[in-house]
Amino acid sequence: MSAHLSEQEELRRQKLNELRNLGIDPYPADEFKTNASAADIKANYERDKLNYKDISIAGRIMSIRDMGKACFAVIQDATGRIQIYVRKDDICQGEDKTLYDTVWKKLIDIGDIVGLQGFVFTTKTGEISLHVTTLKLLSKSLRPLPIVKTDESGKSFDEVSDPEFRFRQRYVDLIINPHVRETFLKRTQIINSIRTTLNNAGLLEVETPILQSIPGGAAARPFITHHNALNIPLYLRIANELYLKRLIVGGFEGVYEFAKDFRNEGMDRTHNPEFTVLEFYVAYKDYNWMMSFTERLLEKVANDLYGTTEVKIGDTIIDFKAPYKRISMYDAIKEHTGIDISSMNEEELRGVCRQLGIHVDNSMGKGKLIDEIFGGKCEGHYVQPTFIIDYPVEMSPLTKKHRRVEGLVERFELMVNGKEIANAYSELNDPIDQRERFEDQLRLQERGDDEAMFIDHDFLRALEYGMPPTSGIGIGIDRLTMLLTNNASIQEVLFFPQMRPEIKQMGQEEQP
RNA sequence: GAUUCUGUAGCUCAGCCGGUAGAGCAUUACACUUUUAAUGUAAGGGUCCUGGGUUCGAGUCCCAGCAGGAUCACCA
Repeated sequence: MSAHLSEQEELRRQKLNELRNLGIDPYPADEFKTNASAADIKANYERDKLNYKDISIAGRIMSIRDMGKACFAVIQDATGRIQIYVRKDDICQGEDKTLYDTVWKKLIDIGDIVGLQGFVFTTKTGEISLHVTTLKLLSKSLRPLPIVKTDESGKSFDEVSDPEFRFRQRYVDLIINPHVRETFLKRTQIINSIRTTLNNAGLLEVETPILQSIPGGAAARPFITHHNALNIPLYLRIANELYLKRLIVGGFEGVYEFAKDFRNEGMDRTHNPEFTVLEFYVAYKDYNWMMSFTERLLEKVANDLYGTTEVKIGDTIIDFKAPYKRISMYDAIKEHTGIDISSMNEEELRGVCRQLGIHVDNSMGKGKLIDEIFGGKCEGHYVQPTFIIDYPVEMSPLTKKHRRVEGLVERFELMVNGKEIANAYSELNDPIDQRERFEDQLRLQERGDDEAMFIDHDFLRALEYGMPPTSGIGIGIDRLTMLLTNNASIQEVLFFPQMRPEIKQMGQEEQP
């Protein structure tokens, strides 16, 4: 087993044995009680010194500065880092100096997790620190932790930046890169903020099936699996839309779900095979109401996160303050191409695409062609939050037809920083219209569009019982988090982004 | 899937025209009882991603593969 351990790993295993020989359990079972945290001490010690005389904290050793008979070290807990001061004569009050000379100085390493008791003080150089009086090893680390050093100005040295290392061993990334931890704390704050808003609005948080026999509610290639007992294929959901609408039929007037969806498609810096979408549906509302609700929702998220509606993303500042600009899709295309496509047929649209240098193929219907023009020529221009409204009916099979304009539906997408982050409708609740739209999808499928929607007969049955007029929306939580944390890659906002498995290396390493 | 870049010590990276592998941090030893990228002295540590090929000789050149990044394609 030792053949492929590094020198440092061997050494730490030896230390493990030496600890046991001294009667010290490197992995003790008993609870270690703490009464403070790094952030708490730093924030409150100065104005409440009396309460920091008998402190117990626990955390991971991040660095050690050995001064001989005294040491400074930095401990990291869930709230941050704090310096500790370990002095030989304080942790070894009697004759026996083993705890300091052997255990602390030789057997404990950077990366080990320790429990500490002591009193808080301020050093000569002004750093609030814990003067340690008792020390207990809580967990021995057997792998050397990559060391990232940071100077006073916050500049870091030898930061571990290799994406493969960081994503495969996210646990290490989280330990050594504080900004990574920060991103994930913000992700949770974003979700909490939204959840609070939705709860306050009286919506009900629900859970709907992830395993579906008909992968509906969106157009995408699904992951397929097999249920043994029922002997049927099942699909991981690509959306939960049709289930949430069934609940509206069932009489709930507002429902939401933070849903993991799965799509068996390409991966890049904005796509991961599993991702999180918030969908919510509110009865008796339309897409105009939904736009107003959405802009207030996002304004509040930005405020909760940063105390302002202005968020810096790359070099630009995006202002989430409501209201947002609204522009119809036809007007958006006219604005950026100079072409009015509002009355064009499929052939004319195909001509426009060729003229604009947009790739087309025969499986594309009218709706798809318009979407290609918008995606290719317009989408990127909408940096500040903008609602693109009134989409062609062909590309929106679950959306109610526009109340005034023939050929359009009541749909909007919210564009921010040139990317779509939300998609919403006045929901189609006419069961006969819905059946015809599904049948149109079937025809697209026959024409070669492998992402056209399947017909869900049970969903149609539900609509036939009657669904109140409803507006619904899907918000991409990963992309929203990317925006609000200024991250360009979806991998930076997912703890464990999908990676090709590292079969060979693990097979060898895990042998012993 | 296409193009392109990258893969060397635990980590970050050098390595020239092909000639027995280098630095900083980390590690080990010694010194130092308020340091903070602590410091000083010394030492150890390598499957140069994998497999072929060319060559007297390959980390370096060629081919294939693996893994990752970027761009594009795909993904309403």
